[in-house]
Amino acid sequence: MANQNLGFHSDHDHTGCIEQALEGARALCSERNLRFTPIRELVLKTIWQSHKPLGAYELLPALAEAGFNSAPPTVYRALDFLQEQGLVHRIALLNAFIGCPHPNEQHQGSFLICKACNNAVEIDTDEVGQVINSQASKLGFIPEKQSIEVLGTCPECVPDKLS
Amino acid sequence: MANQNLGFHSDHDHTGCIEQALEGARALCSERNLRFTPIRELVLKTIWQSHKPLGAYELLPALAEAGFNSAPPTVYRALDFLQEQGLVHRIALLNAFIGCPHPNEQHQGSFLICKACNNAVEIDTDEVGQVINSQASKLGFIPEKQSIEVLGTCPECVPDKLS
DNA sequence: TTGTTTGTGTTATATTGTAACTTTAAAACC
DNA sequence: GGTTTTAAAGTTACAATATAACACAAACAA
Ligand SMILES: [Zn+2]
Ligand SMILES: [Zn+2]
Ligand SMILES: [Zn+2]
Ligand SMILES: [Zn+2]
Repeated sequence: MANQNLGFHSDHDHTGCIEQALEGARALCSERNLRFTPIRELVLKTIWQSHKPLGAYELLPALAEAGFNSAPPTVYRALDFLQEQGLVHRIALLNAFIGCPHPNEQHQGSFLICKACNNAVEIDTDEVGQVINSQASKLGFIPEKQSIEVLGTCPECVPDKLS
Repeated sequence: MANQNLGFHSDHDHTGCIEQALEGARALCSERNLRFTPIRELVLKTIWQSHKPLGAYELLPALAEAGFNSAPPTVYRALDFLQEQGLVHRIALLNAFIGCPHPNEQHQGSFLICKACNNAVEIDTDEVGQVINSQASKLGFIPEKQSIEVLGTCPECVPDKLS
């Protein structure tokens, strides 16, 4: 489960990247006695292939090509499953889904999202997350799910400055 | 601009609350030489009346009653304006809009959202926001807009525990 | 007052997400 | 193995959210 938190730099063995994610998902489902069905696998694979946040409807063609039913409920069910198992995160600001590089570690998905290239990278916000949660608790609020998303420009898309 | 950050406790003079928000908006627009048109005012007023996150389509009836055109573009235009001026925030997790209690202070809108009563209160996340931003900058990412939203249960909706 | 900008009216449509019911396939049980 | 039960997928229809595009009108600037 190494080499998957590559930030915005896209020069990596992406084929291995995908296969690694799928292998991890297989193991995770097996461990939890869950069915990693062909549709679920195909949806996860398609998400990882793009390596960018993908809208639900962008997943439908892949299902159609593979001969599956490709109506919205099919893909949303698969996405629900994958989200519940922490294999993908939903990015609220984009209405889109992205694969999680470390689904075994308990966490919320926090993202830096580039407006220019539409890439998103997951960042660790455990510390600030805890601060926010304790702040919430002080108000008597019981936090359950946290969403931290930052829109901006990634290093690949920053116009090189003088100097 | 006091007494507006009341957390989840709803026992306050809400009429004054609304009028205060409208008065602030008038002042703000006047200061910035912007037109606080009847439609914009009505949308903001309706949002404050609910005092809960409100979907765009929930604003249409109020426009209709007041004799305005009540097609979606009308309300989305008003919402765009109000958002740009910081008078309302959009809550991505809910696809909903809520009035900002302190539109003059530069900030992002961060929210605690109760799943039970659907209330949302804005919290101050300047400190954690800065931590996140500096973390982003270290990765070469230039942050522009930040979204922090926490789903959970508010104190009014927590079933009283034994003891 | 003439042109320009900004806001609104209007129609149509795009995008995202669910409800509800049927059919199929897998698992559990005997 | 055959039966019951449960979970997943197929299918149809639709709800909810958001935007494109163009016409019109009011406000503003010259
Ligand atoms: Zn993750
Ligand atoms: Zn980029
Ligand atoms: Zn605010
Ligand atoms: Zn509540």
